[in-house]
Amino acid sequence: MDNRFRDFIAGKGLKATKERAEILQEIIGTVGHFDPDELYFRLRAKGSKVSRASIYRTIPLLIEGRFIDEVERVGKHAHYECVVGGQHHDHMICIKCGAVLEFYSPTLEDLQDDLCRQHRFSKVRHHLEILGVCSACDAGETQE
Amino acid sequence: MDNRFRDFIAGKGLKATKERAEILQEIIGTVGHFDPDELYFRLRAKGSKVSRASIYRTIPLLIEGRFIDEVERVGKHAHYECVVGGQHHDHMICIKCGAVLEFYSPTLEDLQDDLCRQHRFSKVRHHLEILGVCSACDAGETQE
DNA sequence: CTGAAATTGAGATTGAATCTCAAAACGGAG
DNA sequence: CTCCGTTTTGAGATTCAATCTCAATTTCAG
Repeated sequence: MDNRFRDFIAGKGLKATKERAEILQEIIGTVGHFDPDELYFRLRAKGSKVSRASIYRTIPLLIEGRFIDEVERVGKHAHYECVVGGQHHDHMICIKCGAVLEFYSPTLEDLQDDLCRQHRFSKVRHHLEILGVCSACDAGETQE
Repeated sequence: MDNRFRDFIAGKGLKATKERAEILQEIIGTVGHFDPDELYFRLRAKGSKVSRASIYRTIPLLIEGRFIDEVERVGKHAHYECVVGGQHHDHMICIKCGAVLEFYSPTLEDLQDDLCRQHRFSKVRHHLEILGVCSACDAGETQE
């Protein structure tokens, strides 16, 4: 694992620092969800000298390298949309240009209802955001 | 629409104020997404005297009444989880007790891939959070 | 080793969201 | 309509996660 991390870091032309290793190590030893501050206190309690800044700086790296997943936060702050006179839909958001594609799939809705039934969970609402690259940016990409 | 709003407000034993009406009116006239601050400036520009506090206080009401949907923000701040040595999964989150149920559905994943293909969108990752009431809280509910 | 470049920590800063509380608005009773 | 208890509001203060700043430190290619 540490190897995969070192490869990833090296592959990006970055440096393998003690702090980055400590942070990843602590995360690997974490069962379940965590937030950056928790992580900070956990590390400090173990005698590490890492700063919050390093944790906040390392997290995006670990996401990019597929070591961790974001569970909750999607955007920077809250966004809403009017529902009146419109149909429910989900979103595809381009990570290059920020474009938002709205889509609706009855099959997807039904499937979610099924899954909730299986887990005896009363669905109230849901949020599905698919992040990726839109066709326009994808086209631009290959030309560079 | 205004009627539905007045009914909703009255049904909750709250008061139908000018501010609440202005906020909803502006939202209904809004195409696409918005954030609370945008809304604030839009209203002030039109001569309204609403404060940010009222907007932030009204938004949860409008969500509850199904007038608007939250598009981005899910929780209060960022949460993550380790992906190494684990399988991708999505979450059902109980709005009563905060319990997090993890689930995985290959069918759901495939369906998302299909939808992305249809929209010529290169999926990188996704977030699906189903909010509702877990079986434990649902059981407790009926006893009260 | 050496030195250029990247990274770090402490503390300052930002900014969305929330809180405080006196003043104003709402709405049921008369 | 008026009165009056209750709710709601606005301005500004506050909170706190997240980001930024910058001098000191660390990494690593040569």
